[in-house]
Amino acid sequence: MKKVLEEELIYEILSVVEEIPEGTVASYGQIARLIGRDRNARLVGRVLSMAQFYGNYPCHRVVNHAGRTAPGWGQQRFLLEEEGVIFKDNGCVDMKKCQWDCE
DNA sequence: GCGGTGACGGCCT
DNA sequence: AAGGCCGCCACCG
Repeated sequence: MKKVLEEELIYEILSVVEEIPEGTVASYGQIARLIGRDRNARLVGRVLSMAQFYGNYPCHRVVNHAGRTAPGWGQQRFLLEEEGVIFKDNGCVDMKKCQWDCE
């Protein structure tokens, strides 16, 4: 029953994403590490893409390690800016100030 | 079973 | 974290 494990993975990811405070962003690897799947960061991204279909989760607060927003989803930048997240001219988030401190 | 791809990460420049 | 390169893991044809 791997399907159950898959749903558990989704639940863990969504739980972490739900914990991300406003005006802050987290990287896929950050979340992946919190759920014990540090090598499966890509899977986190895949789940996040489906997360918006699963429910109203702040998946827009999740970016890659470069601070870049998801491709094919330009509105994400707008949503983050509205929450107070600083974006650089090249389209990267100011991680130094806005990266979520999950400690 | 194989090869290519990706909402990625880490190291190097 | 600004850009380039290689490596990992899971999914798809």
